[in-house]
Amino acid sequence: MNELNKVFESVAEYFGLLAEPTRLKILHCLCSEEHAVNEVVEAVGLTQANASRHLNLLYRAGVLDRRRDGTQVIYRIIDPNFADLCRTVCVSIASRADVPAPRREELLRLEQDLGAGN
Amino acid sequence: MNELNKVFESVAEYFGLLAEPTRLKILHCLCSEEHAVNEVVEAVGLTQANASRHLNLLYRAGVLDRRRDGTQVIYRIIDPNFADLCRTVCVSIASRADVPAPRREELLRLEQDLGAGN
DNA sequence: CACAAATATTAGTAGTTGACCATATACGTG
DNA sequence: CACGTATATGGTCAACTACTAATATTTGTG
Repeated sequence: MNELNKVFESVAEYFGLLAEPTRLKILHCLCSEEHAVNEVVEAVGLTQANASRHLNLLYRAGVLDRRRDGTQVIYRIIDPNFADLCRTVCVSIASRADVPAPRREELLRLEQDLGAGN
Repeated sequence: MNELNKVFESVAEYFGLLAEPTRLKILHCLCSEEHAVNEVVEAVGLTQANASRHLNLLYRAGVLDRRRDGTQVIYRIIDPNFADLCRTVCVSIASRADVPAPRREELLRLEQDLGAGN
């Protein structure tokens, strides 16, 4: 009973990782290939501290893996479901009647990009 | 470019619906069959006001539909992806090495329940 | 139209978290 | 070991949101 509560919390926590635009942008940046922190900073347009925090969060959550290369730290996606969940949601939102056409195009483009990983 | 930003926000907003244990419990309650608000209140263990808020939120987001039946309002799931996303995450978390056995059992049980809808 | 039951809403509070600035740590180079 | 580069962390603030209690609204019944 209490265990079931923890289950709901763990599932909610996982979805919480995907519930932030900044982290989705980072995912989008990393979906095709691994990148160092400074590359993510530039590609996504974040402060270094902010990028580091989100990358660490995703690492500790088991979504990303990382390795050092000199002074750089290179992150890559290891959770196979992560991008797939996003793709499902992109298609789901894009199929709604009240979504304006340009938004729909971007949603489907994003869905394509996220599939580039595998 | 700005449109892409809105896309990330809309996807994050969708995942945000799934990022709350209370809403996941409501989803779990509704996955097998439709229910009135007071039934959800009793089954999930919520205050009436709290249940109403979450149900309304999910309704406005297009996840649930509702109809009146006398003084009652009956909610049901209409978003086919909603439960599927949860099931994917349940299996994903259950497959992790650091998850204790009882937790894993509950995760897979929940995954089964969520599939009972269709 | 009074009354009861079911649901929705409003206002207020507490807890969470994402962002920024400044600083600390880790690594490579000389 | 001093110095520069790359990354991580501490402290702080603002924004957001879930929760509760109280109240309003809707519907059915006499």
